[in-house]
Amino acid sequence: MKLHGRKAEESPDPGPSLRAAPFFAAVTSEPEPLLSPRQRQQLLAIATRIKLSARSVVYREQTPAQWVFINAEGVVKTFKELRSGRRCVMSFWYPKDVFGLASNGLYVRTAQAVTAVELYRIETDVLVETLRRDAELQFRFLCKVTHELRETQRQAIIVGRRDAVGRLAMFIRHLERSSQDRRHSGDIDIPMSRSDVASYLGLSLESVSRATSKLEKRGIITFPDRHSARILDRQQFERLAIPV
Amino acid sequence: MKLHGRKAEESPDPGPSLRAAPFFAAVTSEPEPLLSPRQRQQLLAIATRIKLSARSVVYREQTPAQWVFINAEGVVKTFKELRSGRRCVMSFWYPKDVFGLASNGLYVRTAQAVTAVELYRIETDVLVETLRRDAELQFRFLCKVTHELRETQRQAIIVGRRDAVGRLAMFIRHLERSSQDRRHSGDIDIPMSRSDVASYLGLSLESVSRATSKLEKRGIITFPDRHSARILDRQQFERLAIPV
DNA sequence: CGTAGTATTGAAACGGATCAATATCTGTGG
DNA sequence: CCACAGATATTGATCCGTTTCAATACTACG
Repeated sequence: MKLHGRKAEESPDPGPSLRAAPFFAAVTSEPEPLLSPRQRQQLLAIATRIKLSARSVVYREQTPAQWVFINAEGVVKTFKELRSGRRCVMSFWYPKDVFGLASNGLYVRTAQAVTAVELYRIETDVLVETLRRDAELQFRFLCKVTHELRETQRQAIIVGRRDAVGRLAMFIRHLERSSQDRRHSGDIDIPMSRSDVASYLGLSLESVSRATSKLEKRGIITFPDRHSARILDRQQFERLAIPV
Repeated sequence: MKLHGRKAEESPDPGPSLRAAPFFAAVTSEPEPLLSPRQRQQLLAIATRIKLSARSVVYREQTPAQWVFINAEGVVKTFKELRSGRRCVMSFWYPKDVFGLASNGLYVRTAQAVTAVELYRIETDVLVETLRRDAELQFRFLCKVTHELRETQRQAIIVGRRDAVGRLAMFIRHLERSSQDRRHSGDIDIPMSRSDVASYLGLSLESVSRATSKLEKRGIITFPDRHSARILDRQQFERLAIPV
């Protein structure tokens, strides 16, 4: 459901949370790798919660990485601007995702809000010091980054496919999963533009458009509007969405 | 240069080391994010050094992740086997790289030695416990994993290009960088097969072959043999190797 | 309600995949 | 050390799908 209203005023902010598959081992039997309430409070103490409207630039590539961000609400994209003007979208960040980790003190990509967003912002060096003092909290971050690593590898697999329809199917399946918490109807929310999808999948805008048409004509998916999708033929869909 | 001979007998093994770009901030002014001698000893204490011949399988996907590995010598690849028989090579691991981090206690890919290799092998749960106790050591791992994340993103960008020659150029430039330490001549070492290169780049074997031909015909690179390359026209090469 | 950005659809061309034939390399055993 | 066999790599010809260019339709926002 949409978090309607400013409940924040009534009940205090529980603080940032992270989402990740258990990292090293399920052996230690931790079904929940999320942050403990204490850890969330700990992060909250050093974080600032900010609101940005859609299309705001959170930071630009090659600028000093002052803050690390944890998404609380909405979707952010990070991309690399190529000289041809082409934008190469590297990732979409959902609630509970961490982004803005620097390399050599500089941001690597540009981050921009896709929808209106709410973010926790933490001074990079404050976070570093906190993590260095608290191994348990740091371990959550390690899990999270490892999780991101897998997601990125998965994306590399998607882009490795040559057929446009298959790539789009994989992307929609991915969307379906990452938005599972906030799905109201059976519809999958597609917060980003076709153009964003295209540059994430390494396709032209036209190819994405044609791929959606094909999925609709084959009766596999219907697109009630440009920002939502509903799967009609689950079996066919899954078959497409599995890497060849 | 090549670590010839069994020096290990004379001077004791200094232990595993990691390679990564500084993670959060250069602010803390650490030119060397590598492990300290003490940390290497610490890892050495819980690690076993093993030797494997070329083509040995280190582990298989979907099997319990008993160990984490740190590469000491040689090259390992990890790949995903698709049902069509196609192999999708996800990454190549060089000395100082960590691999074998599990998801839910299982390996995600299959790892296989490309050349003869020497690896440090650490029990997954022993490593986890060690990291949980030592925040400073864990921080090195966090840096390392973040570094891997960037590498993977970079690969996704490579695969996103549509021209075969450009992809190959980027790959060779990548090889040049990651093998900088152990380059003897000016030649770049290409330890893996053309077929491995192809499935890493998301191209057919034939396309890779044609791409090498083109690079040679244009006088940009010469391939003295199938496992080495020499850049003749640096300027043209760099122009190709930059993402469009 | 209009306008600028966004998306769809069509036609043509380019480039990589595939199929096929041949060449080269590698490692093994004579 | 050489010869052979299986794996690996190169090269050619054709096909198919994506890109590109272009024209039109839609949508969102002021």
